[in-house]
Amino acid sequence: MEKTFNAAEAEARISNAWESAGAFRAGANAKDGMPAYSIMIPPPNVTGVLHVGHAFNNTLQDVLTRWHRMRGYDTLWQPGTDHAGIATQMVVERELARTQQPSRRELGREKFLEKVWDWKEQSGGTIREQLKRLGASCDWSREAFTMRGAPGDPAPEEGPNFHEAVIKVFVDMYEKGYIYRGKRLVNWDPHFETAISDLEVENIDTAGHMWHFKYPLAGGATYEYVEKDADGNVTLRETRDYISIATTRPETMLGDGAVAVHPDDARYAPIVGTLCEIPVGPKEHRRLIPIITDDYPDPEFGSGAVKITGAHDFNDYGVAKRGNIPCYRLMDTKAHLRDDGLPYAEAAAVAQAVANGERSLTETEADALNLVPDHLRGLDRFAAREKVIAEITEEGLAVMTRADDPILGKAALKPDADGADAPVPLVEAKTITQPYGDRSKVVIEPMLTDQWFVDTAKIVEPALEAVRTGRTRIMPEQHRKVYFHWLENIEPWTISRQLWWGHQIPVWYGFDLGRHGFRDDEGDGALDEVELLRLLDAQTLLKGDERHHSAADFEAVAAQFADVLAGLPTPLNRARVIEVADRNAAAHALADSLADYNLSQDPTHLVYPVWRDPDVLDTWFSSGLWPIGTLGWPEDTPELQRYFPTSTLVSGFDIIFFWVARMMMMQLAVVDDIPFKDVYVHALVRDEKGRKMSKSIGNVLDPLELVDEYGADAVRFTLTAMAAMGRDLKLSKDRIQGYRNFGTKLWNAARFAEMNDCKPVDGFDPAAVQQTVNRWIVGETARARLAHDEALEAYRFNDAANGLYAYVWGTVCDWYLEFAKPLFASGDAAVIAETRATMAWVIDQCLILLHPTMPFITEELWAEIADRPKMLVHADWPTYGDGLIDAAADREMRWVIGLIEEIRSVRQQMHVPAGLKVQLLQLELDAAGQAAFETNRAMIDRLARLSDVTAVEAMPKGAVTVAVEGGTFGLPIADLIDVDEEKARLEKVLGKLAKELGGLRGRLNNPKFAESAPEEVVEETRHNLAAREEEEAKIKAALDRLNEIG
RNA sequence: GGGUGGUUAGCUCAGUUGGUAGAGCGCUUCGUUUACACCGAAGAUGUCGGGGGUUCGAGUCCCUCACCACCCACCA
Repeated sequence: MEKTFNAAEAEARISNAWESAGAFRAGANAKDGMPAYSIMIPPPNVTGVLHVGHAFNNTLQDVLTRWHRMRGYDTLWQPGTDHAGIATQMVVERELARTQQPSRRELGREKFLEKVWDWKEQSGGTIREQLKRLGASCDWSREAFTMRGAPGDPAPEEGPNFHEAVIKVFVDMYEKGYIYRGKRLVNWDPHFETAISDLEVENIDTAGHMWHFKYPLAGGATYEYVEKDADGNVTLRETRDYISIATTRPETMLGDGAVAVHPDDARYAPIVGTLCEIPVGPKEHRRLIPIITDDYPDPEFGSGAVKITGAHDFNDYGVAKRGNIPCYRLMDTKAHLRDDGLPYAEAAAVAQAVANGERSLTETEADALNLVPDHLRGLDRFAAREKVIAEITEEGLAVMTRADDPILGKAALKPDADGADAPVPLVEAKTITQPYGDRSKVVIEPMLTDQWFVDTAKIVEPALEAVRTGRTRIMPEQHRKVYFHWLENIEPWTISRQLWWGHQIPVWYGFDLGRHGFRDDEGDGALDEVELLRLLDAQTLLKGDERHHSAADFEAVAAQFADVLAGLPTPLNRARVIEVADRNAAAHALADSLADYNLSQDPTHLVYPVWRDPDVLDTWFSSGLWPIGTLGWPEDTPELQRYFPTSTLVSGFDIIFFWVARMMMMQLAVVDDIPFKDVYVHALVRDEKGRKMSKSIGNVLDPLELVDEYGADAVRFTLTAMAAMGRDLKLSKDRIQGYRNFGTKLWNAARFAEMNDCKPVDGFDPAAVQQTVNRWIVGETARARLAHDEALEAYRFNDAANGLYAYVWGTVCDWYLEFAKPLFASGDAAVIAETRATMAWVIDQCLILLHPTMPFITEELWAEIADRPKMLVHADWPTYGDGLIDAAADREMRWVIGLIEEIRSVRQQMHVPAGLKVQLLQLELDAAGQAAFETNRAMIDRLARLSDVTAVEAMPKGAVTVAVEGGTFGLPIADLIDVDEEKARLEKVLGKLAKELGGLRGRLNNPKFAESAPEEVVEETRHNLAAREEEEAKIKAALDRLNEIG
């Protein structure tokens, strides 16, 4: 055997061996009658590369999986990848740009999607190979992909048809009314030009400003503005012809629909109900908006008056809805100010009529109105902001600072030309919380758009209930609260994305001809020619309403539309449903078809065009179905029967809402069952300074580089040992190196066993060994196994790993191997044979117990040591326990170890040369000690480096005392020791003892202690006191002797 | 603004029902002896963040303060 394990060479070889043996297949090594154990991998992005977080997450899953597999469970670890809508589309677009290929828009949807599939084929396997290098024992033959089976998939047969499952769920939920479409204010990402959900928004504090502007009252009206302090004393009274508004987003003033004040705010009571003017835009077309009341404005904040821009602010939207204020959208998909629709003058006139109460607008009509002044159209929102500020300020409508400014004070004044203080526009520097897209990193714009939503309120309750009742357990406990809090306050989930890469929403739209008045109410089947002619106008159709249906494919949806058409008068009821690209095409197709019919009077020429929703579903909608989708749902597959609900989910806390909570809701909504029984939530991996690993800081540790450098086992063991619940873990190379050394230690222990001809013995019975040492190590092994299993059962990965570390290194290597050496040299054939067999058994146990965490090195040693019927990956996990622990052997070996340590300690402190063998004097020893001492003489001699042992009546001068339980020994090293040093040593020991004795006596002397403490605690304390007192007496005696010397 | 977690040896962190504090790394000294120098032996270091309380007894439970981190949140 080599001196160290060659990880680089062995890992690939062992991986292949596992794979070709089908060792990871679902159900491999399952024992009859054993239950299933299944884990769904959190699917990494298909374009992703393995980072430390993956390594951590998957190591834990692998530990659990391998452990259960060895225990005979019917085990499945289901692998797969996520199509990751935005992320992947972003990567491919960037790639197109880098290689100077046509852009996404230039390519068009179909061609672009081909590119994405190409990219997926090229790079999609990267992370799988990386996971394999880590040793992940997934059933790779079952690899799933969330877009599998989607149109364009070049390999639709590989793995379950996830696409079909996703579409089916959408259709089902649509039909159950769990999904609806609506025009709502959503978070809009202007970079990707798509809506995103609340969760994809990061709120970041940024330095911003708050501007104060005057909105002049209509017609130059004035009012008495009065401010009072808390006691009701008037602090300011002036006549104003304006209302002061504070805003951090001046560009949105263009879309204001009202100014709101609190109903109890006396300052503005005189002007509530009147109109004021938005102080921006061409003077002749300034819009007047009403001053309304709403509970939302906080009278204490700013001026107490809030401008209401319903289409660009979530609060304002609420106010607008309550007050029936129109919402005017100002921006396009890129968050540039709109450049469409009517010229400003005309649009403003319409809006004015609305504000005057002369007319009202439907939501669609309001949305169509572009109230951006002509000269600002097309500007970026931030450029527009600057212009708006400049224009208002120039016009003198900015609120100016004053010497007693309550906010800025006199400091805000600037010297004018004469050197006197002059007011300047009131602009507060202010930290504002700005929403950013988590992927795009650009400022999110609230936008009023049509989107699809999951009505989460309707499906949330079972997800809450399952965790409340413990049907699904979330660990650590603290995350339960987080889960509850989020779900109890859940908002509708925006699931449509204006992207191309994803599951295209299975909804088709058609014009709602019924709403156009073509109802067959009379039942006469006649259609007025005039009405028909009106339909000829495609423009009219484009403005019209539409209806939608959802179905898995066009054929199915066509049937639904046909049913609706059947209720219409002739000839519309005979129209043939066809699919066209979009709304525009549909309008023209319908108009053409009607024109055609008008000429031909042939109803077979009539078509009813429908078009499919171009949007795709949020990636998390599909990954929310991961547990059932990977198992072949909607078919009732055997895998679904066996492995669902899954046993454990291992997830980072950062995706509890994104993924865990949604899987709960979705699975319960779709198949009415929980997706998993246990959720183990782990923390984040950070760098050694505690920072989140990020590419921009450059502190990212590449797990594969670490694997190259230290081996997969070391990386895995490190991550497992650091996986204490609920806390972030900091990863450093030192730590990994330490565990690499642990692997080497194990390797060399096995090498030692081999060198001493320790071969596994068939039918070896650990309970039957005779030698005390062997009985002892067998018991220690049982203890280690029990502790390990108990820890893993409770997901205390760190305890499991550290326990094995201490057992293998601290017990087996440090003591058992050393004890074995004199036994092997004893010449007693029976002892040697038993020790060899025990040693081989012990090493095997080490390999088995360590295999889940260190699969490679243990598998390699397993084969190195002997030819075996099965690989270690399928070895039987031991079930032995307390029965193997021999209390007497335990006590005896503890005593021996204590004695050896004591002698070593004294030697070292007295500077006895390490290589020198010394004589041991035996002064007094009780019967138990005597027996232990004699049985283990050979080991004690060797490990304490003794030349011989002599019984003495009294401790000779110049001997150093070695006090142990039940006896006193001495080392006659007079010529070697420094008396003062030995005195100091003993004084120190006495000091420690005195402290301990004080505590123990204090407790025992306290009558209340004896009364209230449990008996065994009192008993233990008494015993401790006695032992400490005995020790103190011995040390004192030794000190006396030294004092005699001088 | 709300919530959660944290503050233990030089560093990174364990410490499961309250019984009197541990590990790894680092450091110091010594060391080549049937595996291992990626090693062995020995050793040093703690007002368990501050204060108060409950208790015979508190790192552990309660209150409070301070600081750090993270999550959630609509203050114009």
